Amino acid sequence: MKRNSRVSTAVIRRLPRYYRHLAELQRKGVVRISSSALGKSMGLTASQIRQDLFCFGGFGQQGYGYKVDSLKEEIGEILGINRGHTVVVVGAGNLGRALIENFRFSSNGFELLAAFDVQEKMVGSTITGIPVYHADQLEAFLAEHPVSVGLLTVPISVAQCMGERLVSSGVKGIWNFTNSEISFPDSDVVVENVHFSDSLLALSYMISQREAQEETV
Amino acid sequence: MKRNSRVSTAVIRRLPRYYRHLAELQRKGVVRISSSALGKSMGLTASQIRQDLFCFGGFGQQGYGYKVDSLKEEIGEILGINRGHTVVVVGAGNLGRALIENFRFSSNGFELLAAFDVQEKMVGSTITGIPVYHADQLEAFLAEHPVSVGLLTVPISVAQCMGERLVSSGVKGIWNFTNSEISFPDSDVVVENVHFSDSLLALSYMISQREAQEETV
DNA sequence: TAGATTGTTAATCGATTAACAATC
DNA sequence: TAGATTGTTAATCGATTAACAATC
Repeated sequence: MKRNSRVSTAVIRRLPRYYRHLAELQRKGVVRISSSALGKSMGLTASQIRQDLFCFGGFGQQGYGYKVDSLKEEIGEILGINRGHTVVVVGAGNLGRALIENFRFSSNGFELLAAFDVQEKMVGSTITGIPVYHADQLEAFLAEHPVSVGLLTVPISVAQCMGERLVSSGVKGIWNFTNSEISFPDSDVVVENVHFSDSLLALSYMISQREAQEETV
Repeated sequence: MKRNSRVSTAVIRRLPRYYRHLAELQRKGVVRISSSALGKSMGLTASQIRQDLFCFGGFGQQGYGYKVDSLKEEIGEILGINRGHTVVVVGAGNLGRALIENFRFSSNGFELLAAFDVQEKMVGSTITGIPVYHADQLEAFLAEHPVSVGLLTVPISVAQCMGERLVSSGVKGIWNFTNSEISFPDSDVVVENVHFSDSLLALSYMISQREAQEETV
């Protein structure tokens, strides 16, 4: 069933979108969808959707389309949603707290185990039920609990250092919100960056283009 | 100087990274850099960097390389950092507050003017100096102050609706943190999505791949 | 069965990489 | 000047789109 020899990052980046759209369709009670209908609602070509899914196997039925439920399940499986992944938050400042309180870790297949910070007033407290430990206890905690991903929301100045501590304690991935470029050359950890400023600057470019266009018209 | 007939999104997405790296080099006191040195530090080929910059004009000197200061300036100009862009935050919950308090709007060329929320206890207060108004006053405020970008951090249920109010009041771009797909077919507003869950699921895929590999080895 | 729609291969398009003349 | 490195065109590679036979 799995073809998958080497799936391009372009495809990988679309998988979560498929998953999200299918979940939405499911909520609306849609049972089946064709590649062309899904493409129309997502702004992709039917061909691309079939090609993308083809990387992983045949999930549809000829003449019928795709069953929303089972396609969503399959994509969830591919994304690793049922693999029992776990996550800890390193840095319980504003952003860390916002993510702990608002982000639906569990619906993305992650169990949030704990948060770490250096501020004494936070240590020992809980945030929506999640215990906050002192950063000193990071290694001890990771030795006891297998953690898949470390979510980094610390100040830039300590980003690389805390990242290294997570990596040497065996996390598989780092979800980097620090707006700094961190890297771990001698390890095979996966770093996923969320660079707010890159996102805003790309938006800035696009609206500047439009403005410039209007000015010359 | 500007060639720019139609710059691919791949290039546009790299521009903020260049800007960030050049700012970093500047801070370190580096005066000049060659495409090959910059490529090495960013994980790109020298050829790609020259090709990317070639879209906008010749910023380097043959036999010498690029001056860090002026290249950073040029890219900042391209990104629209000096265009006097403004932004308002719609939704001053945890995430909105975290962004107001932590995100360096001004170093990305944006002036943060105000925040809006419906919670009575927030209305009238300020967050690090930024006034919080009631969402009812959104249109009135936008009529008075030209706003380039609306930063959406409202619950999913009202995302589309608040987006439409921003668009009909004339914002040029929407920076969408709501984890929902919003669209404005009859307008030429630019929507930039920050989908945390897409990012985490891509990471989930990548670590799941590694895990599966280890299991079969 | 006829119609619809996938799975899958082939064709096209665009992005990246290579090459090298221009020139600082 | 000689050496280095860009600007810019050409070649390659990969991703998207088109096409259509298979089949539900």
